This record gives sequence, C-alpha cells and structure tokens, in this order.
Amino acid sequence: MRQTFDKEQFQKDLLQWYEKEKRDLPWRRTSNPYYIWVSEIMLQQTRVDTVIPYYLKFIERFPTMESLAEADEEELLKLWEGLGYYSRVRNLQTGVREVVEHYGSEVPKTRKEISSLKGIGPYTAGAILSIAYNLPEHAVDGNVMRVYSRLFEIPDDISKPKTKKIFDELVTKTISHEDPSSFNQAIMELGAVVCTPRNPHCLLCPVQEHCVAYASGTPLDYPVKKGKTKVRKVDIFPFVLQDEYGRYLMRKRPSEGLLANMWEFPYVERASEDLTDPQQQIEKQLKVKIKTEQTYEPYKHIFSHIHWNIYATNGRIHDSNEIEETETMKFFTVEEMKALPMAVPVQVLFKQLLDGIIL
DNA sequence: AATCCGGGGGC
DNA sequence: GCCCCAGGATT
Repeated sequence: MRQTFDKEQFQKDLLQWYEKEKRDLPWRRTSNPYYIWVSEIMLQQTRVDTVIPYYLKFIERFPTMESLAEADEEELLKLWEGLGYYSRVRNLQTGVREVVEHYGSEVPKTRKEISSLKGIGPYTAGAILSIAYNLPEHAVDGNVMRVYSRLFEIPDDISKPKTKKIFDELVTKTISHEDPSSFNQAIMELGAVVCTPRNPHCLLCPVQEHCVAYASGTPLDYPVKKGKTKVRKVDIFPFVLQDEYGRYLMRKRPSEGLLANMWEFPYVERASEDLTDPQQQIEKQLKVKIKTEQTYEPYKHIFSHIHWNIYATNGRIHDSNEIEETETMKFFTVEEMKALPMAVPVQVLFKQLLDGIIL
C-alpha cells in the first residue's frame, strides 16, 4: 500500500475536473431513478456511444415504469435488438414490475431492497443509489477497478470474484460524502477517457499526484488480470425457406440460453468433424422436402464465447401444408418479419433478403 | 469459483 | 487476433 493519501484533496481534484470536463450524456440530464436505472442496465458491458440511441428510443417509448410494466416482450426485444445480452431487458421489466407492484412505483432507496430487484447486482445497485439519490454507496465497475488498481497498485487479480471486495472497501473509504453522485460518475468518467486500459493519458490526469502507479511508472501493469476465455467454434447452416406464397419460415428460439426468444431462420448445427449433410438434417427436423436454389456467401459471427461460421442456403418448400405451424415455427411475409426481434447474425441474412440479393 | 450471455470498437 | 466495455444470473 502507501503511506499517505490525502483523501480530501483527491476528492477535490477529481470533482473539479469532472465538473469541467464531463461529457453531456442524456442520462446526465435527469435524476429520475427509473431513467438512471434504464441507462445503467444498457451500459452493462456496453459502450456509451452504442447506448445513446437505444436509451433515447427506449425512454421515448417507455417514459414511465408503468408503461414498461405493460409492454410485450417481443416489442422489448425489438427495441433492444443489436444491443446484446438480451436477458437484460427481460430482467429490467421484471424488476420494474416489482417496483410498480410492491414499492408504489418508487425505486427503493436501500441497497438491500434495490439489490433484490431482478437484474440489479452490486454495481447497478450502487450506481442508482448514488447517482439518483446521492447516497454514498460504492459502484464498482471495470473502470473503477482500473483506476483504483493504479491509484493504489493493487496486485490482486480483478478477474477473481473475491477481489471485488477490496475495491468496494477502497471506494467506501474514499467516496465523497458531499457529492457521491458526481464522485462515482467522475471515477468512471476518468476510467473511460483518461485512465484507459492501453494508453492512459497520465499527463492529463487530474489525480496524477495521488497515483502510486504513476509515481512508479507502472500504470500499464494494472489492473492485474489473468483469466482466459476459450471459444467454441461451430458451423451453422441456416435455411431461408419460402413457401408457395413467397412467405418465409421463421423459428423462435427457446426461452432460455443464447439469444432467448429471438427469431431466426431454421438452422442445423454441425461440429467440424461431422460429415452429415445439413440439408438432410433440416429436412428430417422439419419433416419436409426442400428444393435448394442458391447459397449465400459464407460469413462468421463472433460472440464472446462462441464463433459461428455460417453457411446459409436459400430454398423452397413445395407445399406449406407439409409444415405444421406453431407459436415457435411460422411463415411470415417480409413486412411481418420486420417486427420480429432478430439477433445480428440473423439480420445479416434478412438484410440481404430485403436488398434482393437472394429472392 | 467458473461459466454463460452479444456485439462492437480500438489497436 | 486480442482486449475490453458504467455486469448479472446461474450452476
């Protein structure tokens, strides 16, 4: 650790910088706890620039918790389309419903209560309590861990859950009690624009003189993070199938797991060693005979933990009566398809279809 | 404690 | 390619 840390001066330097340099972001123009909540959920593992348009659309469509509580899941997913981590929006609605029903539509003000809401973990709880209610609660995200690990040269591996406690305590000890809202946002802002992972702008840093790593010339050694991610590689064979009326067959994904409840063109998966014919597989699965017409240019889609290599085929079903339509397997016109929530790798095909590359 | 869960941007 | 992003739920 260190011998001296001037907490008051640190807070002052940080807050003065923040007041002068903070970005003008939509959720910084409100103190409505519900709006702060929406923004914090969207910002989980997602960059500010990505979130802005989604946030504006979302609060325009759902300006109150009551309006969100009543929404259909399909419309929620459509608004969230492209943002990723789709369970976030379902959990948000679940949490909002709890507040409407059990808290008289008032977002609770204690960590215990707010943490009990679906989708609100330790970070988001602290963020809402501090930003919306100006309570001195820690809100430790990746930015905060990076900034504090450099300020104090914390050697612990931040990928280990146990390490988070160290940062919770550091923030609790150093947070401004005069302006917790600005303090927490200022630390995150600092991490986002100055104390960045690869190329920190230490010469522009308002708290440079408080930073042990800077004094040692070691900012790039922090935060300490091990962890390695294995990626699975999977070959995906989607079939873009039309019936005799020109409608397309779409399938709704299961309610749990990857891309839950989103729509897709029916596909079969194949491990790279597997030599079975995808067309035979899909025909067996759908119990229809298919006449294939064209193949799409193969493309890939990278999730954080899975790599999809996608080989799509266009084809026709002679008689749509052969397919038994269900809630999760239906024919749609192109216009109807525009309302369906589809993940990005599915949209790639849909866009090509709209552009008439494959008809 | 480890794994699952999207997608994009920066280097 | 690799890393990381205003993380949380599940196992």
